[in-house]
This record gives sequence, C-alpha cells and structure tokens, in this order.
Amino acid sequence: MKKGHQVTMKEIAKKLGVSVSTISRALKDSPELHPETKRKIVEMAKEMNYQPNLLAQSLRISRTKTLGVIVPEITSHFFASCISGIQDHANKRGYNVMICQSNESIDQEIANIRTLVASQVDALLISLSRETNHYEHLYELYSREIPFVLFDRVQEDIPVSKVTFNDAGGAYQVTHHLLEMGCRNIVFVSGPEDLYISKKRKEGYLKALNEYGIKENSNFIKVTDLTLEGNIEVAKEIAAMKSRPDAVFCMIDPVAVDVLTYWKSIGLKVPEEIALAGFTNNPTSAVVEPPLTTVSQPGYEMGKLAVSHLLDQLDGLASDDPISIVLETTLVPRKSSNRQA
Amino acid sequence: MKKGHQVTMKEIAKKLGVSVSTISRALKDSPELHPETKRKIVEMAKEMNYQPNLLAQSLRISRTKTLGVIVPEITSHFFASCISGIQDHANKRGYNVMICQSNESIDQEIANIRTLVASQVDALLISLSRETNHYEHLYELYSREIPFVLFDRVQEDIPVSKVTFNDAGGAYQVTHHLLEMGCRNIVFVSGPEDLYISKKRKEGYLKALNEYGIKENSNFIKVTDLTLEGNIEVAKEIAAMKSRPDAVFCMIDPVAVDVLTYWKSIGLKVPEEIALAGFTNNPTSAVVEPPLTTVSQPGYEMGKLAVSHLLDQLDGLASDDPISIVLETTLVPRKSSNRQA
DNA sequence: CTGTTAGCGCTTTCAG
DNA sequence: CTGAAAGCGCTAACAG
Repeated sequence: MKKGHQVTMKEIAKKLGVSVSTISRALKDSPELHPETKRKIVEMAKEMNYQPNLLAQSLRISRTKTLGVIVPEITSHFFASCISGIQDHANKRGYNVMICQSNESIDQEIANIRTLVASQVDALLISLSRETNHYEHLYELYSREIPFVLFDRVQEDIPVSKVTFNDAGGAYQVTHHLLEMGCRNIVFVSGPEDLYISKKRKEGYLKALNEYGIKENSNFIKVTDLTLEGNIEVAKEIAAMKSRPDAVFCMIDPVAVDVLTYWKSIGLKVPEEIALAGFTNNPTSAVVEPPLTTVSQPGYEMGKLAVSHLLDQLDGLASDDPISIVLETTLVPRKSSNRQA
Repeated sequence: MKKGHQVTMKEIAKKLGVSVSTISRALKDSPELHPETKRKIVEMAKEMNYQPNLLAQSLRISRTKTLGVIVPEITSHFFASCISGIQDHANKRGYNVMICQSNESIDQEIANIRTLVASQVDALLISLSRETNHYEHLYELYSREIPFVLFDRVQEDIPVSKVTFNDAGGAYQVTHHLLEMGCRNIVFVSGPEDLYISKKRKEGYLKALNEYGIKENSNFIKVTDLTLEGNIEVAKEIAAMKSRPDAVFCMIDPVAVDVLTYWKSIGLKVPEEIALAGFTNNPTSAVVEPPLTTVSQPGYEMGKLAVSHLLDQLDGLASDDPISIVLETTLVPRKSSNRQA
C-alpha cells in the first residue's frame, strides 16, 4: 500500500507562475508581499488542499516542534493523566508529542531515548523506569545539550529541571492522619528500597511518627517487590504478626488494594480491626469496599507544569538553570482509615 | 535553550577522507563496499557517536516509519491498553508511533488528523470520538490515499479495514447470563443511541431476550449521556420504577459503577434485590463491592491486531482490500449478578 | 514586492 | 569498489 501524492509548494508555484519563495512567504503571512498575490496564493493553496510538509520544514529550520515523552507505563492511570496534561499544553503552544513507554525496563528506556533523539525531538520529558539504577544515558543527553526535564520518577543529581510531588509531605499527611485516628502501631509497606518514592515516603512516615514520640521499629517496615504475589506475601505477614499493628500505610494504592483484597478473603476487617491507607488516589481506590484513604497526586497538573516549564526554557521565557518544582499532595480520607465511627 | 550539535555523515566523511555516499553505504551495510572501508567507517561512526537524522532520511525516502494513533481518551484504561499493544508491535516492526487524543471532540479529531498528516506519518490508526457524526475527514484521508484503519469506535461504511469487538455477541453473553440467573425483567442502560456500540449492544441484548421469548419493552431501555449526573439519573429512575426490574445491564462499566454507588447510597442491595452487569472489564469492576459481572475486551490484543494488519498492508504482506477483524469477548461473571447464592 | 540561490542531512542513480 | 551530482520540500539570505 502506498500513500497518495501530496501537493507541494512547487506545484502551487507552477500553477500560479510565481516562485516557490513567494509561496513560502505568502503562506507564512510575510508582510513584504503584495496583498493581492498573497490572497491568490492562499486561495490556490486551499483549493489544491495544500498541507505543508513538516518534515522538510523541520529539516530546514532544524526544529521539529515535537517533544518526546517517556513514561514507565502508559496503562497506569497516573501516567496517562500526566501524558494528557503534557499533550494538551504542548499542543496549546504549537508542539507535538511523541510518547514512548519503557515498560519499567532500563534497556527500553535507553532505546526510547535513542529513537526520540534520532527523530530530532526538540526536547524530552522523562519519568524513569523502576529498573533505572545508572544514569549514563541521561548524562549523555545532558552533554549533548538536548534539553530535558524529569518528572515524578527522577534522579536527584542530574542538573536538569525536575517536577516531583512532595512525597515526604504526602506520606507525612497520611501517617499523621492515622495517628490522629488513634493508631499507634503503624506499618509502612515500602516498594524496592532504592526507589526515590520509597525513600521519600518512608521519610515522611518516620517524621510523623517522630512527632508523636514513636520511634522507628524495623519490624514495622515491610518491603514488597510490587507484584501481586509480593503484595499478598506482605499482607499475610502482617495478618500473622504476633501483636498485630492497628494501621498499615502502603506506598502506592495498588499495593493497598491487593492487601485489602487478601484481608477480606481471610475475614480481617478494615478499618475495624486494622486501618489501611494508600497513596496516589487511583480511580480504583474510591470504589473498593471500604473506600481507601489515600493521598491525591494530580497527574494532569504535573504534566502541565513539566511541559510548560520545559517550553518556557526552549522558548527563552525561563532561565536554563535547572529548577525543582514540587507539587503538594492532598489527603483524601475515606472509610478504610476511619476508626472513630 | 538550544540543542547541541549532532554529528552528520559529512563530518565522518571529512574525518576519513571519503565521500558521504560511501558513509551512507557503509552504514546501511551495502555489499558493494570494501570490508575494510566499511569497518573503519562503522568504527568511526560509533566513536563520534553518530546518530542518523531520521528527518532527513524520511524526507529523502518519503517514508517516516511513523504511525499516527488517535484515541478519544488516553486516560481510559481500555484505550491505554490499545495504545500499549500498538506501540509494542509497531516498535517490533521498526515503526514509531505518534499518539493524539481527541478528547471526544470531532474538531479535535480533525485537528489531530491534520497534524499527523502534516508530520508525514505513513499511516493512521483511529478510534472515533463520541461526537463524530459526519465523516468527511475520513473520506478525505481515503481519497488522499493515506492508509488507515479504524478500531473499536468505527464507522461501518468507510471502505477501510476495521477492528472491532463482537459487541452484539458480548451483550448477548451478558444478557443470556442474567437470564440463566433467573432474571426476566432486564433493563438495558444505553449510551447515546447513535453510538455504534449502543446499537450493537442493544442488538445482542434483544437477541438474548428473544431467545427466551421475552419481547422488547421500551420502558426497559434507558439512555444516559454517560456523564456522572446522567448515570445517577438513570439509577434513580430504575430504583423508582413501580415494578422494579430484577436485573440491569449497563452498556459500559463506568455507568454500572455509578449506578451501583448510587444504589448503595440508598440501600438497594446488589445482587439480592437487583442484579447488575457492565461491559469492558475495567480494572475498577473487579474491586467494587460486590465485584461487577462484565465482559472483557482485551484492548492490548485489539491494538496489536490493528497495527499488525495495517503494517502488513503497508509492507505488502496483506492485500489492500479492506477487511473486518472481529474479536470475541469473554463473559466475566462476578458477584453482582449472582442470584443463586 | 519578488525571484535566484544555497543548503538542511540523507539516499541514490550514474559514472568511473 | 568509490565519488560526483541531483534532489526530497522547504526557508532564508541576497539581489534586484
């Protein structure tokens, strides 16, 4: 199957007996042009259904007005929201977007960067894969002076702008809420410990405990690999603890949902016997029974801020010096943590 | 902020004292080339960290190896899965993907097509917006001989390949299941009636009723505009019917979830007092209480099939004659329809 | 106000 | 086996 022919400036030029440059000028509304000529050209272009070839244009001006986006997983609601925010605001400023997913694989992430760079995107927005534990590919982008920003899953040392949530703050909010609900033995279910969010959320958890004069108890920190099996394993462990904790704070909602589902299956009552909270405010968390207390992270907003800042830098509206944008989260208290009722 | 310089073939050529064409040949492993020269060039290219400029290449060969995808909503789990399937399989065959969302707006859909075409994508995969009720933009693509396929939200008359689910079949499965559960007064909650899926699912619903000798009852067909308010309105209406139906089949899961939530708030018990079923098998449907009976539509698979067929056509591995690929759905019976217990 | 010219980075005849 | 030259569609000096 081959594509049909596309009208070019040359053809309009021939038809009208003028030069290609005149066509080019008319179509970008150059002032130094006879209004009548311009009118004729614009009309003819429309009549012939001319569509500019962005490829040629980009090659010529060496700017594609296209941004590359790399996310770990497009099917995650949170990342889909980010993408949505990026797209809308990129389009609003005349930019297109190419999206890739790394599927949580560093090799795929590197491959994605290669293709996007080869496609000559003007800049990149990247959220790192879970697997990403070395950063040469990012430093290479940096040294090649290809502008990029990191969002959500960031690496702190790279001198580029980053957009993150106040993860520690959010974890503090949840933990503080559980404490206010009267819980004192609060388990934190962490993801792999080298993850940025694992560290930050643990930090907030500990800070809240500390304010209540409770000190860190390593038995109360469980680690899951974030798979269904891993999550259930942790749920089992907690249910079987000799002196059962009165609350559990899971690093992300999906973990909390898996834990909840398991506990329901063994008849452990939430929140009566044990309170539960998550993080992210996935759509799922609102509809489980009981509805899950969580912390909302506005993904659309994050995408919007990330792309706006990046484009400000590209367009010279913002300094090239890297900045860090931190979004605040909001506690969403729901029944799963309501021990007062 | 400006991008750094990228190494070009010209520079490699100068450094090695050969011509650009030789570089080009070496890099695409042309056989008519001295092995030693080739080795040297490949080595130097790697050393200089050469990355081909896909833009220039595409302009030259007038193929971008890029596909355009348009979906109504990237944040919908179903469409995100489709995209994921498309991406994975496009990449596998050396193609890139540009994704756009129409946000259920026909104007946005048209705009998306324009940009993608201007970006010279080799072909398009489109799932129509809810608003799309005229099809000039598609016929124009067709007449301009830009290959495209439609998936999920299709328009039947356009002579291009389409990938859909057996929507009528799925609706039949659900309705049949409800009938087997002993329900005889089954309401169908439809979306806007001009939607393809509204029509098809109603068709399956009626077929199942018919097999049980139940004839169409227009009071038992409710229409929602698919907004939260519309869905709740319908839920209210049904709860208030003088002789209340014993089952409700909602055209898509989100509607069923809204209905369920409302009913829970007024104390109407599912499935004891009324059975409920949805369609799509969103992640949400598994975790609501009670878990929702639904029909699963494998989005990843749909994306995969759509893109594979399209690329087969592009690469001449499949005939250009339009075909229709129909995916079967699977009934997912859950507690919300279990009237036997 | 408009045409001529050069060239973005690459591929591909056509000659040697 | 390799180089020279043309050209993909467009923009942007530079002339006039």
